[in-house]
Amino acid sequence: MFSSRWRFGLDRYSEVDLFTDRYEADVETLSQAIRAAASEEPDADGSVLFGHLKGTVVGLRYYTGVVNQGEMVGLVRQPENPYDRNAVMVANIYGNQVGHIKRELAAAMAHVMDNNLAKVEGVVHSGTKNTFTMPVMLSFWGKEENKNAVIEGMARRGYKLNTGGSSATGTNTLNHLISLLKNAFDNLFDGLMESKDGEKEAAKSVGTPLLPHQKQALSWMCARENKSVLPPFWEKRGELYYNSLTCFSAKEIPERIRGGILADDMGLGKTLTTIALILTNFHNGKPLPVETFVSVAVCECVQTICRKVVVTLEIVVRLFVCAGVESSVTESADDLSARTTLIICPLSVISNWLHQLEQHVRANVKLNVYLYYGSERNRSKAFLSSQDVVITTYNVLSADSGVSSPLHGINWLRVVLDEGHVVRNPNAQMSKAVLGLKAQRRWILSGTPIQNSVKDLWMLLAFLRLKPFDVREWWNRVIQRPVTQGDRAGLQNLQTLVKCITLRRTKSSKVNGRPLVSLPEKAVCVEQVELSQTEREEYELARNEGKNTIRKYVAEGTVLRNYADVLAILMRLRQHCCHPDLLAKTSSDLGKTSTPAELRERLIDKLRLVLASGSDEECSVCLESVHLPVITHCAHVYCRPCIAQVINTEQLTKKETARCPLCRSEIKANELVEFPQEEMEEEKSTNSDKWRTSSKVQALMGNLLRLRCEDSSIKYLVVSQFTRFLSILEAPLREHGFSFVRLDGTMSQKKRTQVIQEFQSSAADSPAIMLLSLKAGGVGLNLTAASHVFLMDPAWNPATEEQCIDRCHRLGQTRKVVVTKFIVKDSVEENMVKIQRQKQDLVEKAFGSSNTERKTSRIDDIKALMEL
DNA sequence: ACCGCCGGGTGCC
DNA sequence: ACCGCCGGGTGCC
Repeated sequence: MFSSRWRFGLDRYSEVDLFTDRYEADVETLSQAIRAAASEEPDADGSVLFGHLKGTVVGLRYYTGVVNQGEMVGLVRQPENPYDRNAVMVANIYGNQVGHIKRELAAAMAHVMDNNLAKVEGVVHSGTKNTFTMPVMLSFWGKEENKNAVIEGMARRGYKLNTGGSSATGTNTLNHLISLLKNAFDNLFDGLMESKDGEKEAAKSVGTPLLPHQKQALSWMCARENKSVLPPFWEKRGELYYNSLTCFSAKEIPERIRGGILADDMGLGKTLTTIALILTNFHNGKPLPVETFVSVAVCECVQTICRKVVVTLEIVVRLFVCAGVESSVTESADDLSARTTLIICPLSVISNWLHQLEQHVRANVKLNVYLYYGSERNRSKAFLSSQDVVITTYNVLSADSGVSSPLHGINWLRVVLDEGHVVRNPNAQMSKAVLGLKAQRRWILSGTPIQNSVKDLWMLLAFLRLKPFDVREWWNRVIQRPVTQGDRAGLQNLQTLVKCITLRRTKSSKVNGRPLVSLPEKAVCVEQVELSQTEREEYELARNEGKNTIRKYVAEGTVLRNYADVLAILMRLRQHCCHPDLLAKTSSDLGKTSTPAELRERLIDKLRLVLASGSDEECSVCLESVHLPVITHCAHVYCRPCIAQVINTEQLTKKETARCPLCRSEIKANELVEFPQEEMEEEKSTNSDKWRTSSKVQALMGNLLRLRCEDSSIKYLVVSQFTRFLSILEAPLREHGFSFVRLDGTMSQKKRTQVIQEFQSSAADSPAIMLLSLKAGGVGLNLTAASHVFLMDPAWNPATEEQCIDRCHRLGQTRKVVVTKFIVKDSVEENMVKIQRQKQDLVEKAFGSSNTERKTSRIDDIKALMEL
């Protein structure tokens, strides 16, 4: 009955899934991210410094652009210049032209720039007050292979690049870089909530009382929209405004950024706070004028006579609540004609917005909300800009963007990017569409603003129009390159920058010593599982086999070279701990690598012949009928465990290669060939339709059955890293009448939403159990209907487990949350848990120290896992 | 630009 | 006077 479904699961998930698991569930997400950032972009685009050259900017008196001492300038080719097609224009950070590069030098530079041999950057150190010309320090950056061409090309025209004195970026810097970046990642968003602006009450139209930290956020957001604080790094110096980072100065007050990043952890109420902002902070710090319906006590009789009349008789009362004067700053910059807040979000959270708007806006308040989605959407600009809130998705926005895009034609009061981290590739259509929106105020909501590397931040700053960093060159030069090259000041600047525009609290943050939100209690208990005798035997076999392999690698010093293999061994042991059938596929990988396809084909044929002959083939080691048959290169058939045992003991005792018990040919563990998966499956389904249980399955079922008797209303998350294990679990759940749904990474977004809704439903016939793949869904997943979590197998990274638990232990959870972790006694799982405990240490070690130390600790990890 | 360059004015000392 | 020198006009690319 269930077997067909079960097989489906196997076919579909087996190899690919193991592979993903092997690399992703793996040890060091952070270091991977850092390495990615470092290798992709040593500085922005893989450039190295070729050298410096002192040049001259001429024609200052013709242009208004000014430069301060130490300020960077941009160099732009002007091939269309009528006087000189080699012209190179010099501009300051704000794009105002300062002058030109002197003709002869420009000719040399034009050659380099036009052929993309190098990027040239300029900094002005002196002569900024000159009337006619000023010196500029030029630096040439490009790909290593173009270095000589550039140096020679410039030299031929009489310009000698100064190549000395460039700070060495050797291996030493890499470690420095890694340690700093780790710092950056971990601390960038730390402590961003120090006494911001106190608390603010939401407008009356907000029906839900705000928690203290939400009032704080509201206050901060209102202030960021209303108060004219100077943007980061700006200060007033006499009559001028001066930017201490770029050294730019201006007479005019720099344009403030009205908005920022609300980066609170999920579950702290970013959506509610944003709704409160929309209703509370319209123009001039006053609340959004809304219509409220007051149903007049029309006589019952009238109501019963004609309902329609009632509707028309509702009297519209315009509330005019005058909030206290928000700030003394004049709002002259406010374009009072803008009314609408545009919310852009992933499709999956649209329903959440609608739901929350309904829930938190007072019932008698008429807020005009339009969902701009679907082919029938109303594209009228007049209509859209008369709404209070328009909600759309990133995809609709980018599909729409074009000349006649209504969304791009409207001057929005406010644009909110929900889950703002989803736009981070600046080349993506979606990003361009987002950057093209016109708005007075801009907000990014994101629980995880940095997804992979520092460069993710650029999109966010560009969206906020944080000048001058919205221009890539300045971002790269001032922030990204310094940071990725491990420059302390660069990091400091980045931190300051982020701090100025971000509010972030975590679930564990405290206000006045009190936690932000009080969540129900959470209890975590570990339940030890004992393997059955057969399971134990199989496990020990696999362990010894793996142990020998790894021992060999350790002895050879090739552990890291064979890391994939090592992880595969560990993976198999972990699978053994869960259910024997998880192994079926992987074990056959072993032979694949060491057996040429042709030989393998022949051996499989032979094996098939032997087994199909009907005779009860006997294993010459155990003298019983073969169990888990394998065939050696010399074409003899044994039970896998038996022959593996032989190979192990022979190798150990005689320290030489093992020989076939039948013909004394050399045999190796990795040359044992077994049936390919499909046939194993066929064999299984024809020979035995039996479903096997395992100790861990028993442990889970025991718990579930007991708990169902105690309280049938509890819902459960059953979590495993192995989706095939989830498939295996389906059978006993069905058998015992548990209704369940399943959520894993292979499901479409639509299906996911559906499944989540089904599970979250409080209907009596809604599913009691969700089978959840550990890494499915990612952030934002709300599974508060569940209050008991079963973690079927330990993860390498405890944070992954935490995240998973947090999906139900979060705002909205009303019950005490119980977490049960199943750990197989005396197994690799126990060792994983031990290692998890030291994980924080290990991570520290990994980043703070040299490469070799890092490797050593990883090897130590493996030794500990295998008890070597 | 307190420069260099150009081109017109000028021309014993 | 087909030069030198002086001094005013002038000046990015």
